[in-house]
Amino acid sequence: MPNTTHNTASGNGSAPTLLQVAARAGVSLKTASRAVNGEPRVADQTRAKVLDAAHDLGFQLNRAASLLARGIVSNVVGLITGDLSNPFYSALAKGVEQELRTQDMQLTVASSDEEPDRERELIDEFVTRQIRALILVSTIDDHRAMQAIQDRGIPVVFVDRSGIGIGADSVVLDNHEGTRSAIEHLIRRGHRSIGFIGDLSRLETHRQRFEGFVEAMGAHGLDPNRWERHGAHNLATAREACYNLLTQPDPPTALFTSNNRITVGALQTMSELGVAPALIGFDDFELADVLGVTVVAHDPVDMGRIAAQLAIEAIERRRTEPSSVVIPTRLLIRGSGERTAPATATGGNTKSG
Amino acid sequence: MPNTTHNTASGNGSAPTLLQVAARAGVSLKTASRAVNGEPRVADQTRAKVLDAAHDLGFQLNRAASLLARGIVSNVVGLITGDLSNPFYSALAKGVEQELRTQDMQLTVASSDEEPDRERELIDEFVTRQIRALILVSTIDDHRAMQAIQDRGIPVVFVDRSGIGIGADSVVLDNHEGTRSAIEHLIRRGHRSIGFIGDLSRLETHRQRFEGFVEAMGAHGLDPNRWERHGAHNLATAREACYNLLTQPDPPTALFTSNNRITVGALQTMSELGVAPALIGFDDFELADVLGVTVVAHDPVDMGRIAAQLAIEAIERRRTEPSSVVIPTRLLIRGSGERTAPATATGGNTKSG
DNA sequence: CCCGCGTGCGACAGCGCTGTCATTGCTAGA
DNA sequence: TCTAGCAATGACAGCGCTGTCGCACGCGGG
Repeated sequence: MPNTTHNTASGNGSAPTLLQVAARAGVSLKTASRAVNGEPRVADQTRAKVLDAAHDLGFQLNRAASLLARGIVSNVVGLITGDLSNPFYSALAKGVEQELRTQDMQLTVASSDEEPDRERELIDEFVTRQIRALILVSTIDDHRAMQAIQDRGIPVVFVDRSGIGIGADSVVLDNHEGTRSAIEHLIRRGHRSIGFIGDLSRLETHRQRFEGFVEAMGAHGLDPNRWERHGAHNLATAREACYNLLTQPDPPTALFTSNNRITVGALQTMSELGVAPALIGFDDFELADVLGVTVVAHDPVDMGRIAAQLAIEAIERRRTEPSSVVIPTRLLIRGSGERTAPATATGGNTKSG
Repeated sequence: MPNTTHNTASGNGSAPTLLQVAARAGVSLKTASRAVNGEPRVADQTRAKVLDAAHDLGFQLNRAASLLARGIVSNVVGLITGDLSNPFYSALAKGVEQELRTQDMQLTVASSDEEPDRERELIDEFVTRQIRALILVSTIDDHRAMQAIQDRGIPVVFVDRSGIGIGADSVVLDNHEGTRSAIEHLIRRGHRSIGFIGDLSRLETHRQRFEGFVEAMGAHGLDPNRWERHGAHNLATAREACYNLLTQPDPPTALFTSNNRITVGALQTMSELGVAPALIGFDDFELADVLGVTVVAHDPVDMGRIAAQLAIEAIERRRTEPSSVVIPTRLLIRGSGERTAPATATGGNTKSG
C-alpha cells in the first residue's frame, strides 16, 4: 500500500524535480510534464502513475522554470504605494488583489515611503523580477524615463496621481471638484475664514485639491491664502500645522483637511485644544461616522479594482490608447461640516479687505 | 555621441537579453554576465562597453533565469493574512516588508479572507512560485499537512496564531494575560456585569482572550457566560452582537471587545444607541486617543518585523529548533475603561446568585 | 492487404542565465 | 631566456521546464 503522505523526499531540503517524478513513474520527462500540466494525449493510466509519483515525492512545479521555458515572463503584477499601513493604500491593495485574483494573476507589493529614489529602486527591482504590469501610486514628478518600461511591454497604470510626461493609463479622483464642492458647502454655512491643510505641494492630488479650494474661495471673494498650510505629510506635521492654525490670534472658523491622515491629525489636535471648528476632510475613514466627521468620500477598494482591470486589459493588448479614468467623489454629511460660523466671524476675510 | 535614452529596443515589446547586450558590446555572453553582475576579472574598459550597451538596450537582468541558473530558488518571502485592508494586517505587512528590505529580500502578499480553503490554495500557489519562506496568519486549524512544506526547506512562521500540530516558528501575543488584566481593570472599577464580544471560536487568539476573560471573572466569583457573544467576525456581525447585548433588559455595565474591528463596531453601536458602558478593546487603533478608548495595546509592525527575522534566520539555517516568541501587551488608559459602574448594578452577577 | 490517420509517447533543443574549466597573452622571478 | 602565475576572456554544459517533431502502434476503409 503506497504511502499517502509526501514523505519520500522528507528532510532532503531541496524540491524534487519533474525528472525525478518521471523516473519514479517510469516515463519520460515530457510525458510527466504533460500529465502534470493536464495536457491531452496522455493515457489515463499513465497520467495516474505520474500523478501518484508526483504526490509521493511532494512535487510542485517550478513556476519560474516553466515560465522561462514557455517564454512567458510571469503572471505577477507589481503594486507600489506610499505606505502599506495607510488605510487608503491598503484598501487600494485589497481592490487590486481582488481583481487580479479573478484573472489568476498574482500581486506583489512594496512601499516607497513616498520617497522618489526608493520608488525608482523598487521599480527596477520589479522589472528585473519580470513583473507583468506595474501599478503605481507615484511620488516621482517626472515619468518620462518610465516610457522605457512600457516599451518593453510592461504596462504601467498610475493610481491616485497620474503619470507626468508619459502616455499611460491612470485612475484618479476628481480632486478639484470634490474639494470645490466641500468648500462651497462650508461657505453656504456662513464660513468666510476657512483653513486649508494640505500635503506636500509636490503631489499632484494635493495641488488639484488646493486649486479646488482656491476656486471656491475666489468665487465668493474670499482670500484663499490666509489660512493655508502645506507639507503636512504625516501625523506629526499635520498636527503641527493644525495646532499652528488654530492657536493663532484669529483662527479660521472652518477647516478643510486634504487627506485622511491630516484629518486624523486635525481631530487629535482639535480634541487636545478643546475647540471645534467646522471640519471637512478629504477621504473617508473608519470611525468617521462615530466621530461625525463630514468627508469627501470615495471608494479606494474600487479604485484598486479599476486599476487592476486597466492593467489586465493592457497586458492582453485589448487596448492601444492609454485610458484615463476619473472617479467622482461625494460629500458625506455627518455633522462636522455643518457647524455654522459664529456670527462675529462673518465677513472677516474678503479679498479686498 | 551615444544616445543616452534606452530607445534602441523601443517598441519591440520584448525584453532584450544578455546575449543581445554581449553582441552589441562585442564580447561573449559570459563576459557580459560578469560585467552586469559586478564580478571581478573584467577589464574596466570592457565593463564600461558592456554597461553602455546594456543601458542603450534598456537591459534588465532576468532574475528568474538568473536564479534558476544558480540553483537558487528565489528571494521572495510570502505573507498570507486574513484581509489586507484590516489595519492590523497591513501594519503587520509593513513590519515584514521593512525587515525583509534590510536583507534584500522581497515580499509578496495575499489575503485568505480568513477562509481555510482559500488559504490552502494560496499556500500551494506560493510554493509553486518557489518562495523562500512563508509567513502565515493562519485560519486553518490543523497544520500537520504543512510539515511537507518545511521538509522541502521552506520555513514557515506563524504570526498571531500559532501552528497546530506542527513544529514551526511562531510570534504571538500574550492574549490571555492581556485580556485578564483588562478585565481585572474593569472589575476594580466596580463592574460586575461585563460583556465579552469575541471573534470566531475557531480562532486560537480568540480562545485565549476568552480564557483570560473567564479566568478574571472566575477569580472574582463572577459569571463569565452571561454576556458572552462569539462569532463577531466583521463589522456587521460585531455591531449586531453589540446591539443585542446592549438592548437586552439587563445590559452589562462594561464591555470587552476582543479585536479592533469589534471595538469599532461596538463604538458605532454605542454611538447609535446613545449609551456609554465602560469599554476596553483588544488592539490599539487609529483615533482611539481622540475617542478616549482604553485598549490592550501592542505593536503589529513590530510583530511583523520579528516574524520576518525568524524567517530569515530559518532561511539561513542559523537555528534548528523552532522558536516561539510571545509579545507582551500593555493596557493603554484613555478613559473608556475607567468609567465606573453605576452603584445599582453592583453585585448583580455573582456566580452563586 | 495496404495506406492513412489518430493516439501515446519520447528525443532534443532551447528559454536566459551562471558555474566550471580552458585558453590566451602578459609580466615577474629564476 | 624560460616558466610560473595571473588577469582577462570565452566555450560549454546545465538549472527545470516546455515546444516541436518524429516514431511506433493500432484501427478502419478502399
